[in-house]
Amino acid sequence: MEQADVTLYARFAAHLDDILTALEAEGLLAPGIDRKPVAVEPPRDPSHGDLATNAAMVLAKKAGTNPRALAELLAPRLEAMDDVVSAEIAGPGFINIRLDRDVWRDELAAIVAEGHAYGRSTLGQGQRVNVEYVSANPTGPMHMGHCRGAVVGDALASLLEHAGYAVTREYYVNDAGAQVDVLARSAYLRYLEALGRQIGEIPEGLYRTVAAMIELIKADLATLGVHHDLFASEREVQESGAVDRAFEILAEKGLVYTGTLPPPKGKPAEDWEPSELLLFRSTAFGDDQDRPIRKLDGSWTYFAADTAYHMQKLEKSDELINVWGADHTGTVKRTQAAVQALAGRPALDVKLVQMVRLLRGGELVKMSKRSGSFVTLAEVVEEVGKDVVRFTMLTRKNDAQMDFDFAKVVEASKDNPVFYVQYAHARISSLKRKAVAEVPDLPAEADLSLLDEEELGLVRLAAQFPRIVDSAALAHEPHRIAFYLGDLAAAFHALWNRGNDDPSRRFLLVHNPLLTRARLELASGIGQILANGLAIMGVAAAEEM
RNA sequence: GCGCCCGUAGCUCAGUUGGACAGAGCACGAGCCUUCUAAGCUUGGGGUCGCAGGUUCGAAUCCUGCCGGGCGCGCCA
Repeated sequence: MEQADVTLYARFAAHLDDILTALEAEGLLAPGIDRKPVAVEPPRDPSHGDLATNAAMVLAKKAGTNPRALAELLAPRLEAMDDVVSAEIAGPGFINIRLDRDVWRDELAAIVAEGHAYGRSTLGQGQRVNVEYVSANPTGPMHMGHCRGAVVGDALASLLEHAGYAVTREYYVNDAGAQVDVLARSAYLRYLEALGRQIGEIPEGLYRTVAAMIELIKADLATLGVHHDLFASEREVQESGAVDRAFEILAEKGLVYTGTLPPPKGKPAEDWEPSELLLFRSTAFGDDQDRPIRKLDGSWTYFAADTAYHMQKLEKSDELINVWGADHTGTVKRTQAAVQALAGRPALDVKLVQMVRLLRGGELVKMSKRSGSFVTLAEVVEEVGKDVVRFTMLTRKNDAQMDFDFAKVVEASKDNPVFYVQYAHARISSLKRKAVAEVPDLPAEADLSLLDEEELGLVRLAAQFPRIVDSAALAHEPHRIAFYLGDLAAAFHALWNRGNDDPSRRFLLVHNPLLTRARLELASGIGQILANGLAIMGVAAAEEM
């Protein structure tokens, strides 16, 4: 696996760490202070410089001094570093660092040299993460309700891979239980009829029906570019004896008992009767109620099988992530409780994706399962394209409600981030083609000293990409990539538009091959970041539009 | 009744896990362009970050309590 070099920010953080160690050795700083909160970041306001650190503010209290005094100790040593032009104390104790311009020129060169590896990191250190997503019941083709989870899960998995985790993409097939059999059978037959196909011989039994449904689902997901490594079967989990094993473990920990649950709350329960059940003590981990393991008829509950399934995942992974629909809100705590009980630590994060409302020119598209008038995933992908669906699904936080308007998402305008980002990449691709074709004597090497302050500002934004990837991966929030790409595209377009008023600011200057070459390098670097970010999202980087 | 999520500009939403005067797009105001560097550009106005306390050098961000929305709450999956 290719890995990017240590980022600019990490490099300076390491230098800063050395300085702190030296101060300790010299007796100027109390030893043993936790340095975790120390950060080296780009300042919000670019006029403050290239880098800023909060070290003085964060450490002052424990060092028994005030931020200002500590900053005055640090600043001269930071200023003595290579590449540092100045280190000034500002505000409550920030240290603002200005770097030699060559740092950014070198960073641009690094972006171009590392290519698609730029932005990859070793943050995950090969830790094994299991991402479970989609996991729709195999009762019919994918509809739009499943779409967002599919994209969020897939992009999250890809994001974690870029950040150095070993990722497994998994789909949990709910193929156990009599009801699923009935549902699957009827839904499958109806689907075949709807397609006008000959039904022929009726599929025999649960297994074949479910298998056929899964093939349909895989095909639907493939149109979105979504592929799983593993399809785990609930039926197999139950038949393998994993459920017994899981609850033997939990019983040994004293977390299983026989008891009676209180009546359900919220709505009046006419048919409710108290009964003795085998229960899991999920309240020990923050759930509001203990959860049944066996039904009255002695069979396992869904929760019991799910617990065993998570145990299986834990055997192969260090961390688990489930991407679920918001209608599963109520089951999050019990599942996390089971995982914590089995793993000995909270190892499950659940991302709940909110509903997507389908609109067409502002009008709500009505969907009703009963009338069979739901909009399928395949239909939407066919109408607007895979890239538009994927990008749009990542323009909101997963837990925020979203509108998907067929008219707006295909609009070719600045309001549409999908278009705006792809257009930036296409524009750069077009520029590269034209430069080669139209500018004579284009040098092979770019002289980046020709880039001015404004152009280097764009590099500075591009150089934040590795940080964005890491922070998005840590937060399990792939949408951050989409927002960042929107910002980068906007900055690039703005610079490009300078050429409208001032032709000397254009990227392509037929009579100035040297400057054209330098600006071409800048554009290539931006294009590379856009491509790398889009790759995480699973969206094609358009060469032309 | 309980749990989870949310409340940021007129609208739709970001906000780098506690940082420096709270951001973007739309809409609104004012200029510019009519350009094969095309599907506009530049530039303004606009916010008690739901309310009230608390934690500390510092809070939209963390804690508590309210107000107001959404979702979910049986051995269903």
